[in-house]
Amino acid sequence: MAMDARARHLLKSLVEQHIAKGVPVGSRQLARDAGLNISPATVRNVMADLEDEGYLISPHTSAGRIPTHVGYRFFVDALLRVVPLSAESNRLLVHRIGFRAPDTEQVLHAATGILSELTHMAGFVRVPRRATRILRHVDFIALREREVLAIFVTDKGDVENRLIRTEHPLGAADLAQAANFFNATYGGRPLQEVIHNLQRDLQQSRHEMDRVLRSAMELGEEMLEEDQQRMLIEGEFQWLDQPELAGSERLRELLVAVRQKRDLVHLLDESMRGSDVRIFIGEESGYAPLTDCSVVSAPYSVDGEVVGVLGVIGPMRMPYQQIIPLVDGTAQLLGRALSQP
Amino acid sequence: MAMDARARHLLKSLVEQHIAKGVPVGSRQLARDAGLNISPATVRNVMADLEDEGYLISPHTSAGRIPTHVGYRFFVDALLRVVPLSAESNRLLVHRIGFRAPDTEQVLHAATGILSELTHMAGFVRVPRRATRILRHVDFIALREREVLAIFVTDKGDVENRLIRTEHPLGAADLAQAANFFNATYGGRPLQEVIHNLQRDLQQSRHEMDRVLRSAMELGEEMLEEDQQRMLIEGEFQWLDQPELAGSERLRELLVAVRQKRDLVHLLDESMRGSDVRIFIGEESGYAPLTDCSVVSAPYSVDGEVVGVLGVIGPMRMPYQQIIPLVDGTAQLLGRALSQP
DNA sequence: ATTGGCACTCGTGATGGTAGAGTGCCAAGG
DNA sequence: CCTTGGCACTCTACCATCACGAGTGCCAAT
Repeated sequence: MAMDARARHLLKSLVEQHIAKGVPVGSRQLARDAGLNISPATVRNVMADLEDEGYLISPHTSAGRIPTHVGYRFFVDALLRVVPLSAESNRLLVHRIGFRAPDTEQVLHAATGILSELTHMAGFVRVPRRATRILRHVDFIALREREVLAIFVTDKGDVENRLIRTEHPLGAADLAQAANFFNATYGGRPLQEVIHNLQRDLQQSRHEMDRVLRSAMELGEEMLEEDQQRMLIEGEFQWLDQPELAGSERLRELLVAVRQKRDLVHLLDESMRGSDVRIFIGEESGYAPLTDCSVVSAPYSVDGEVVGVLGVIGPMRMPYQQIIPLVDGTAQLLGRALSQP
Repeated sequence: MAMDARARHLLKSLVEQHIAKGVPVGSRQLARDAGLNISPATVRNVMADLEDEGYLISPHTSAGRIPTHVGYRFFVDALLRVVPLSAESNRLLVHRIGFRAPDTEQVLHAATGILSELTHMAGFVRVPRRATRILRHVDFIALREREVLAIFVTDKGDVENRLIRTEHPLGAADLAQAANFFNATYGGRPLQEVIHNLQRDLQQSRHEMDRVLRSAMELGEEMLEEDQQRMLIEGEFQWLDQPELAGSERLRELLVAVRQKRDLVHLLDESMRGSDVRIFIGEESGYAPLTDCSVVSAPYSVDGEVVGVLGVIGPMRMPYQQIIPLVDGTAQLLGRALSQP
């Protein structure tokens, strides 16, 4: 069952050629380009075995063969030798993502864009999760009669706000006092703890000001929940240029699914568990719209803690040798850019 | 030169049939469906005239005819009778956009989505501009050593923030004082005035705190400039289902152009001048990627003032009769939802 | 001015034929 | 037992051809 060295070599060569050319590979060409002194007939025998074992498939009787998702998987796990990031790409990455973050949102955006540009596929960045963030500052601002704007600031500089409607008008002094209380009691505490304690303390209270506090708590909860969903993605239109996707009727489903994000985010959160590049090939993701696609992702860490994941989505036939180091490098740089100087 | 009643009737009928069926309309069918007692030969004569005058064109010698952008323009201006919004659609609109705004961003998003869903085309909403907003509150928060987070709040509840790096550490007291000064001096003034005055006052100053203020001013400027760019758009993928766009090689360009937004935003700002629904048909927009598309847009007003514009982008062949009232109605509802209760 | 007739044009779809690529299998040879 | 050359077979892509249908433009008759 174990593949012998020659079969592996041929499989590697076949996958590489197919990635490069995009067409099925035949025995004659493979025999020529594999570098072994071997006749096409021999190659045919090997290929027939590889097909039986599920690594290859022929689109039709007399085309060459292309890798299945099993073939790609074996290629990626056992045969692939990643090439180091080209100086050119590296320069570009550093230039675009930089080492310093003027603004988190902008850096995330830049990373998404550069991933898409350099790979000619769709790039994505899961926004950093905030579960472990520290509450830095709270403000309550009387906007209009019976409208209060609550603003939360975390230690990482995230700002989130929410409009709260109250039943009775609240004076600026009341609000300032509430904010002071809030900051004194909860400032410097982790967001999760703040919410937990508030939830406990406000259980039965009915005071108007407590209603404001409770709404503020909901804002805090939303800050934690919201980023369950948030993900930047860019360059889906590149798929239109990729024949294996553009031709498929699935393209539309794929675009819709990616917009929805929900399941995708779930898949990516799984891949945040490790600390390495992860690759989902075709149906491996267990997510129907991605059947014809591969996802290459890498988690990124801020201040030593994994907070998000980024990567690219493209057709199964993608140049993994270059994509992997690129995704890896982008994750490193993004993490560094968002970390403490 | 003026078209006689019969020619107008035939043009109207032809455009309607082409919108409904999507294929070129021939003389036989037009003669039958137009309701006039007229032979195909007569219809051919009229059609030939209309073609000479630029209203129609044949894709090839022996297909029927389809409207040119000039034909659509005439149809829209002179022949079209808009149908009132269906009860069903109206109910849906009210339900989704509602009368009250829990959160501006969410309402804008809902409006974009509903436009796209109901029209099966791409929907867009230009975010409300802030030029006339009043500065309500400013905060400076020391985030880390030599990092200050500046937060601006306007009377409409917009919150914008920016990380400012300083050369020297600034104490919380200094920052509080600066914020107090800022709020006392500029609170309640229009954003534009604040920036203008700051720009004047800080011209030559070199104090560290003034540097913070200057950065804050830049944030204010960004608030005004940024929304020059901001626009929500959703449902571009619907274009894939529209044969006249999906087939075209221009689709990719269109998608990229729409992502870029820059020129599109410029076009839309033009259409904010009036207070009515505006329609750009094909090349009328003067924007190459939109050559095959029409844009139906309507400005929306908050508290009696036009602050933005929304609409849909789709192929020239779209059901204007229904699109126009839908876009109009959405604009009304969105304006109401964002206005003072 | 309108109409029927008619020749003409053009796209579409079906048909068939050919070339090229590639396969599977077999028998011969190391 | 593995490898190889040979060979018949299969399938696609491409092209040419053909008939059909839809539709036009023009003209002569009303």
